[in-house]
Amino acid sequence: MDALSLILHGCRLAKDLEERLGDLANQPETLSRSCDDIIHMFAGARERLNNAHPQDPSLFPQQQQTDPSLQEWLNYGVITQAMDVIQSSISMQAMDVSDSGRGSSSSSQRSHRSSSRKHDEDKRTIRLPAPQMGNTDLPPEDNYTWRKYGQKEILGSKYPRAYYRCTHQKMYDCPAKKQVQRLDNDFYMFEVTYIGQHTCHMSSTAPSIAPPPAPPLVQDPMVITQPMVSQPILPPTSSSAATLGTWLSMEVSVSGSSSGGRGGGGDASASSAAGIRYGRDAVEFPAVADMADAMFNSGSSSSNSMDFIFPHREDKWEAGDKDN
DNA sequence: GGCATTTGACCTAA
DNA sequence: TTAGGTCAAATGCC
Repeated sequence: MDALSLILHGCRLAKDLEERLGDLANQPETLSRSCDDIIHMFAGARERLNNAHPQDPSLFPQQQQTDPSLQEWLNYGVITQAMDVIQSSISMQAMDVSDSGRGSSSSSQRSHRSSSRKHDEDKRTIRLPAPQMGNTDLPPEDNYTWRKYGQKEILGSKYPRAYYRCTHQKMYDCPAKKQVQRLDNDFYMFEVTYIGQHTCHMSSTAPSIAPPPAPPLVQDPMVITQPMVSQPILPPTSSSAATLGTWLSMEVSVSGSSSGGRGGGGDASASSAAGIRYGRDAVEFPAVADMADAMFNSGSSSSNSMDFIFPHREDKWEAGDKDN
């Protein structure tokens, strides 16, 4: 069985478990067995993935047939996030990453308006959980300072899309922009689209300590399996599949941080230091945490590729770049 | 006063 | 023609 099949099988088992969670609440042995099965699936998948070349097309077939309900669940889960990152990476590899001069958001040139709708725009879309504490209406921190310049109701979307550009756009002619929109079916998730690259930290007059790069082009399909950020275990408060998917994605970080906090990054100290926690209720949920731990805490010595989502914040504070 | 946000109007790619 | 993206005046906050 290939890695993807194992992952999908594991997802099915997890979904089954989710649906029966209420019934099995008083059956720890059964719960434990189910978790073991799921762990076994993901562990097997991880083993195969670790031994495979990242660009092995067999890992992620273009059209994997799955049942609709599972697919729907996956749409909001870690697998899809991984796919998003991978696809984004692939599409970016196909284009000239250098965007200097292109799509410059020079506000004085009206003829360039809406240029971001062009297909060749340097775009990367990721999904990020809303801050659990503080103002959950704010998009997640990403180490850059943004100025909101617009908000728009989007057809077919429940929530408006907010438009941000780099605070230093004028000062450093930085073309970076981002769009933030809540997911229709998950109020606690943002879809963040980054457009253009930051040039503000490259300017000779820019702050000497540059913030980490914007969510970069991820080359490693395993990126999603790396720890993201430390934070409390965040189980879903509802039984919706989408929520579980979201929560599972958050579990990545939990397991990562709890596994000895080895470096690499991911340390989420940043968010924690900033007094921000992502996700929802901080309730213990050990069984699935174990599962996620088995899924993502491989003990891999690779560096934390998820820094792009929750990068180190030390730089930021040191640079004193936070002016929001 | 300076800066950020809001919001209606405008522009333009699809 | 429509919907997404941006502008810019008004407003609010520090």
